[in-house]
Amino acid sequence: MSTTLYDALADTTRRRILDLLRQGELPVNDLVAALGVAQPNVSKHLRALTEAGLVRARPEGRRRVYALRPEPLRELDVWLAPYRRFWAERLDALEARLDAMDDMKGSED
Amino acid sequence: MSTTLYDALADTTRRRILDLLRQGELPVNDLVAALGVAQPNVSKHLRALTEAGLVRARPEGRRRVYALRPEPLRELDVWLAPYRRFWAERLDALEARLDAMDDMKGSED
DNA sequence: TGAAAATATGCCTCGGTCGGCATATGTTGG
DNA sequence: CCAACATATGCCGACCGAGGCATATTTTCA
Repeated sequence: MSTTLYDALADTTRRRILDLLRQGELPVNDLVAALGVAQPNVSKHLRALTEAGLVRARPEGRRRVYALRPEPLRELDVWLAPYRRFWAERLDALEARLDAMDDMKGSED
Repeated sequence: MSTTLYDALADTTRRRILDLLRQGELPVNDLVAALGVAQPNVSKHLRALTEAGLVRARPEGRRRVYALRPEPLRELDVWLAPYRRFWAERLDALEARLDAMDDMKGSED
């Protein structure tokens, strides 16, 4: 019980669901159609996402409309933040080398 | 075989390893000591991280010194990017409310 | 009220993963 | 070459997660 943020994001289908919900709220059936995944499985993934706090369901008639709840992703952003400078450094080095190659000019390809 | 980025990050111990390697390269034994995890398991996690491209091993005498390879994390950053505006919006709303409360003033805590 | 629509839940199986443990592999120094 | 150190790998048992499938639950509407 209680799926964590990282576990929730480990599954491709769940990430696809989040990507879809970024465009706006969607009822389960629309997600089923868009994903090409069996409805029960979609519901299960939605449960995991709900437990992780990444989506929220709003009953609308006989359907349940799911919406994105991006707040938990801030935790991921916070975790990721210290790493950003690392690949920035590397990119700088790469660009420097590319610039150097550019200076020397030569054959392309 | 072939652990993917998201799978690699789903495990807490592996994220801790990355966090440790952010401070600099470390041989396996130091990781074992810092993590309080059995050596064979650390080696297995290092394998998964290697497959995901998140670390690299450099033999040094009879040890293997592991270093961070942040490049694959850019994929995560790219995935995360479109979500950033969402919680930014929400934060704006929250700040607005907090400002409003601030205006009204009141008891603290 | 009763049928159908929309969704959730329960059960089963399977493949994968984690930890514990023993052991293989490789490296160094004597 | 041998002993020790450092690390990797293999095997095991337990468990968790995912998909397939049937079914329960809730809601609507005629």
